[in-house]
Amino acid sequence: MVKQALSRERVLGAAVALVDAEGLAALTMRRLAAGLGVEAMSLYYHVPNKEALLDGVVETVLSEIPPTGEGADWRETLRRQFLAAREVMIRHPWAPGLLGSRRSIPAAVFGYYDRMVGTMLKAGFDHHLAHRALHAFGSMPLGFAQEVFSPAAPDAAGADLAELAKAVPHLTAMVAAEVNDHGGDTLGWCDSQAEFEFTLDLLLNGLEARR
Amino acid sequence: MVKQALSRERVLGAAVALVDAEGLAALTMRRLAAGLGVEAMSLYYHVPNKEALLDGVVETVLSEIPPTGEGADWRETLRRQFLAAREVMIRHPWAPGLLGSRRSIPAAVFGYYDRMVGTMLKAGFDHHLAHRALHAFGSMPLGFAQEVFSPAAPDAAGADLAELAKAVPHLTAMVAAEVNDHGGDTLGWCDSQAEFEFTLDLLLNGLEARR
DNA sequence: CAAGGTAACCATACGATGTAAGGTAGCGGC
DNA sequence: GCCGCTACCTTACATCGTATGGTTACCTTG
Repeated sequence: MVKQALSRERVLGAAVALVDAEGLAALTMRRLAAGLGVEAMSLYYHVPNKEALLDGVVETVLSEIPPTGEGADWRETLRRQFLAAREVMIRHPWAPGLLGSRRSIPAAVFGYYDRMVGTMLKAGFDHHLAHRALHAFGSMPLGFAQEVFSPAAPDAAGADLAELAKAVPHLTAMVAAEVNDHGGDTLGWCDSQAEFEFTLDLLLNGLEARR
Repeated sequence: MVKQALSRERVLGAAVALVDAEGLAALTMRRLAAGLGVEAMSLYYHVPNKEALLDGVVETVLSEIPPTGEGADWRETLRRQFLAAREVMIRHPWAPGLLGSRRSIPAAVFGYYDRMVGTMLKAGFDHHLAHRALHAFGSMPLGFAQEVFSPAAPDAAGADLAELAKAVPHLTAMVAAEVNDHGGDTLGWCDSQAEFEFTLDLLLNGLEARR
């Protein structure tokens, strides 16, 4: 089997695969090159530097988001698109963090946002409200919402738990109530798909009211 | 002048000051130590490693957020608190990015969120809605919203601008309309304070309707 | 077919970073 | 008078991104 020639696409593809498999920290020029059966410096023929590599990785992931068709109304149109983006982000859980850390986003995304604005204008938004809507959506068009902290540590010894209940009574009560509703599923008490859609609809309906 | 002894607080304070002055990338153990008139390895007596240092920096910044009193209703109470947090984040523009990249957040923040939940429960929320509200707010309790891309590049030559208008007509029209409203202030056309408050009220009012 | 250019890859090396390992100076307590 | 502890330092190492300068292999051109 002849060794396949390198290319920007092959480098970026291998980078995405590497990060999927071993995490962002594992993406070094040497390791990426080794995975491609090549030396580190060879990568620089296809990518100017590591920053550009990361930009390319972001670009590659974003390009996985498929365009979705029009829905019954503007809300349905945007909703579908955001949920399609979300599926991509679930496949690459590291992507939101990487994307957030990047200084610039790929040019193709501007076209994506342009279509969003177009959808809203057609639905009767003025430019001002469309602008505010973009800000309000935040990162949801790209399929994720800022999660400030993960579901927290659920396992604690009895004593620690009692202490925790003293310190943050409302939070512990809330978690207990939610866990109860979910049939004792401690791990999945945060159904982030449901949370995502709830927040999304909250925003969509709030904007509809101001249209 | 006698050299002041090191301490965790002095180290963290110097770290925050260094990042404020020269950016996150400038925060290395050696540079931080040099600023304190000390060798790099001395820092490890007060901080276990760099990750912990960064955690401490986050903790320090978050501790700058003052507690705010109760408002006329639950919305006003939360609103005040979020806006107070926002002032801190404006003082340390690098903090949102750092906070987002951290794996864990300081324990003190749990108390903060607990008070938020308490406020909502007192206003008649059930645990489920309070939980969803926490998710919907995202990073706003900590004073910032996920900004996916900065206001974009406003300066382009005539030819490029025409080309841009072809590629993303709705976006360019939107920017043009907004700039016009703001009296031609190209730089400040994105009033992020106003956007923050708009989104915040959108969420607060949407939740009020479901209370 | 020979000559030369160019695209693609490699070997070596440098400075920077986080940090492990092992000093060493000063000081309080027995 | 010695012990041990705290707080600092020296040295050294692995790993990182990447500058510099080869070395092939192929394609064009005469």
